[in-house]
Amino acid sequence: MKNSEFRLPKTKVGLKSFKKIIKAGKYLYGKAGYNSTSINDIISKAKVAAGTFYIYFDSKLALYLYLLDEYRHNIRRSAKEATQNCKDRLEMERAGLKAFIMYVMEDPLAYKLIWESLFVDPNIFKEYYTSFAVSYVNHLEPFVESGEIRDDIDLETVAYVLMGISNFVGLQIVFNEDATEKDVDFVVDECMKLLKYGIFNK
Amino acid sequence: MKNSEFRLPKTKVGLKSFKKIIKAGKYLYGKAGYNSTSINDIISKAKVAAGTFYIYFDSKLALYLYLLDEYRHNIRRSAKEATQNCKDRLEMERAGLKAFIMYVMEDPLAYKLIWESLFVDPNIFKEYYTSFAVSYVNHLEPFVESGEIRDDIDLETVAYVLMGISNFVGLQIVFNEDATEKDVDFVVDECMKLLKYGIFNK
DNA sequence: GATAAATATGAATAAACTTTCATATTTCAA
DNA sequence: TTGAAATATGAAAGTTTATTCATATTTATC
Repeated sequence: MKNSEFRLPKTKVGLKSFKKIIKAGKYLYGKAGYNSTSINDIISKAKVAAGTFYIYFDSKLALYLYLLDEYRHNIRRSAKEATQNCKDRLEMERAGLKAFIMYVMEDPLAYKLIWESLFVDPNIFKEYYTSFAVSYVNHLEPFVESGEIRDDIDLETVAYVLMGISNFVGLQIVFNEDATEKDVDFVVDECMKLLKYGIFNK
Repeated sequence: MKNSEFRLPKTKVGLKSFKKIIKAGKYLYGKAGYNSTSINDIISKAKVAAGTFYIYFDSKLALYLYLLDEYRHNIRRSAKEATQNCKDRLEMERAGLKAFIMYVMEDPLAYKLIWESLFVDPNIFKEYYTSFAVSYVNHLEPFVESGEIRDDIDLETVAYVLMGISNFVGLQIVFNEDATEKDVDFVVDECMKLLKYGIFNK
């Protein structure tokens, strides 16, 4: 963790270069993936010299980690905002799921970047999902108390199931290149049916 | 697809080298990932010369694709076998889910290899999951006809939801290094509750 | 406008990587 | 046993890569 740090610029000019690198990095890491993107690709897309890159980032990995962190924040924040004014857990699940899918639809690169952490550094990946699961369980618990969520079901498993649904239904949308918000609403509603009633007839 | 082919050996001696390469490839691609594994790593682990590698495989990618194909077959086959003698769809879902998780628990490398295809070649990844979804829908359809599965729910979405559940509940197990079959049975049962009744109280 | 700090440059370095090829050895069917 | 096909070898070629550094320019502050 020593040589994977970044340094924020201290002047307007520096900020401009910094932003150009970020932009090129997002585009290229997202498009071609981390390993297939070289520093040369990044600096020539950003139109800065090689040395400039190393003023702001210790290494290729440092830029990746910076972007990963930014995306994680954005995703968590958009979920938080979306669920703020919901009246019950059911509505919250719907809003959270929709926010996530809308996010990855608008920026599929974020999606890839997070998944790719499994191959950049498996520990980052594991830490991300385990901590996400813990936080999910904490958010679900009060609704078991209040009786809205069943009390005979393991919440950790529920958390992983819900993460799995978001991610793979997100895939379904990303695979369909001309998907719109209408399509997102459709699949989200289908998922909610499933969470409400299961998939089997009684 | 031209320079990513393999050639099967024609003598016993050749087969031995071929197998040594396969074994080293599985181990290293699974452990360090495709991009972080060099041909040098593979041939030195397999104890063959560089030239020998190229007798059987056109490239580094060719070996990856060979292994990917093998794992896909194995996973599909183990799911097929597991669901063969089930009496209803509910039992089939349980058996299929368990077979998948047991497979990835015993060989997490297979798991990683398939996910990594998103970064080796996104088309492979997309093709894998979309064709899997199509086949899933085809298998579910008769059970909508028979009335076992609800008829007011989009089957494509159900397919992606079920793939999401398998994959992420699989993660939950893989993350827990000393998970046993008992743990698999536990999470599988929790998932089945969810598929039967949903997660909300009525 | 002087000055130190910040920023920019890109050629050069050094390491790593995939793939080729000329040569040598082994296998196996006739 | 013979000889063509199959297999094995590893040094070398030819890329590509991340990173460094000496030098130059620009910025902000007093």
